[in-house]
Amino acid sequence: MQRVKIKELLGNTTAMDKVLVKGWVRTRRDSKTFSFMELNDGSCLKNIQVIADVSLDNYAEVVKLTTGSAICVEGRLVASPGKGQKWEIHADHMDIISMAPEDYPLQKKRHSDEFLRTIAHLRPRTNKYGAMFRIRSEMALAIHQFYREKGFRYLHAPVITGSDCEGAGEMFRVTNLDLAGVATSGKMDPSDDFFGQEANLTVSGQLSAEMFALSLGDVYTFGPTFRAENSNTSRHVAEFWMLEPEMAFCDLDGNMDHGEELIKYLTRHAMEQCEEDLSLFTKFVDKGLSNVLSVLVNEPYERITYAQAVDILLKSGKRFEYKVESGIDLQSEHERFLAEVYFKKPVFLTHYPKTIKPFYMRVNDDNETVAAVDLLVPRIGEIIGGSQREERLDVLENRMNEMNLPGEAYWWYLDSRRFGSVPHSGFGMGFERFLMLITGVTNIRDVVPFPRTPGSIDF
RNA sequence: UCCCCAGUAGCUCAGUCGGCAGAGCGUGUGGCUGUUAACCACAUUGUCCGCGGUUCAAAUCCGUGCUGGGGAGCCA
Repeated sequence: MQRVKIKELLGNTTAMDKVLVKGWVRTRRDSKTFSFMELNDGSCLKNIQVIADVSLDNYAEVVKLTTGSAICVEGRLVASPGKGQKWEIHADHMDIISMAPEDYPLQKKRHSDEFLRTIAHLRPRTNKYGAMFRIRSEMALAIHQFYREKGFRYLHAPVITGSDCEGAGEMFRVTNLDLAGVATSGKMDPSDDFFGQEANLTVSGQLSAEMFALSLGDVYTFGPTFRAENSNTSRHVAEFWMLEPEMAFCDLDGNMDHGEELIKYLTRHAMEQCEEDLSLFTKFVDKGLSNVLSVLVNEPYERITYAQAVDILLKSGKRFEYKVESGIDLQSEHERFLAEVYFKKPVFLTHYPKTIKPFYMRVNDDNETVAAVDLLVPRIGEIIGGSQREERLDVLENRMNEMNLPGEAYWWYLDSRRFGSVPHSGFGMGFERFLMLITGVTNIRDVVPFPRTPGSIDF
């Protein structure tokens, strides 16, 4: 007989004479002549109640089943007379696949997120993390679905890169040199290394994506990204996933339109396809989450310039720990004030001073600002960072000179501006930060299966 | 990396002025019950984070290290 998943059984409209389910016991309660157990197989948040009758030949074993044990149940799906569930299974036969000993760390009670992080290999067996990672899976799929519907192509940008100056922060070095030998000799020659030069893990697929946007039109990359920064916050991990769309013939406004459409699409998808899992978060993680989601989907996002933002902050009358000053990058408290307090919804900030932004962003006519765009959202801060790219070769080369970047290393990048250059735009969206946004989870370590942070790479 | 807070039973935490190590939950045993975070009774569990110091005496005070959390910087 074929195993049926619990998600499917719970959605049944009629009783069934014979079903086969397999899963893990979440909890068990004994009655005089039978035992109730909650069975979960990971297919959905809900458990199915299984009733084992004393007449089962292995009933003596069944009543010893502990939380975490794995069983296989053959029985009848019947309407439940008890409160709290529509269906239950009356077991005709029960195989114990494996018993979990009494030191199984997950108890049938609430555990702290901090404790569950220390058992990251077991936490997906809890309601909250099971729901979290089903949502994560569904959102990854939704990204591909969104882009397929829009005619974008999915680009696999390289994870190992030769560029050591992409400007997005500290990189992880990739090498197969004998480091012990290097240490004793005190000499290290990158030309002896695997690639004949320095290599690092990627901090962004953007430059690759630009090349393909200027070929396939609209593309996106979606994959792991690495930052070796020693940042210990609830919003940073060393390995995370980033979505980076890149669009030819697209200006800054088109870029913002796209970002807004993306977030609305993904959020709506989560509300429709992950309703049950999401309900756990609206109930137990963030009581105001329904409202957050509704704003994300229904409200038009605010669009202001950096100068207007500075103006709002200065006129707010609020005392900030860091002084607001034109020409200086906004601090976390400023970003949060704008999105959380002032607008109470996502807000695009554009036209940043060129002095605080990277070389590839398009210089505006004022020659002071660039066509950058950040999307700030309540609680998280920056969730999208992007720009219209500088497509004019001479302007780009001037900028690189100003910033002391070696043109030779970027010969191929500059080639794209030499041969059929067109206006184009793109951005990066932190996938984990998006998951935090729609679930209300406040620590990024809790939306990553096995998080990597400074000093921590267990599992 | 900087600032702040914490570390006591498997988990969550209390522990007063420095004077015998505690509770709830879990787990085990028994009872009860179409139960559902079941309930009732009894039992069980300690490197009080490590190292050093002060003291007749340290979970408690001091120093230091480690780990975790919150915030900041950097960013997605």
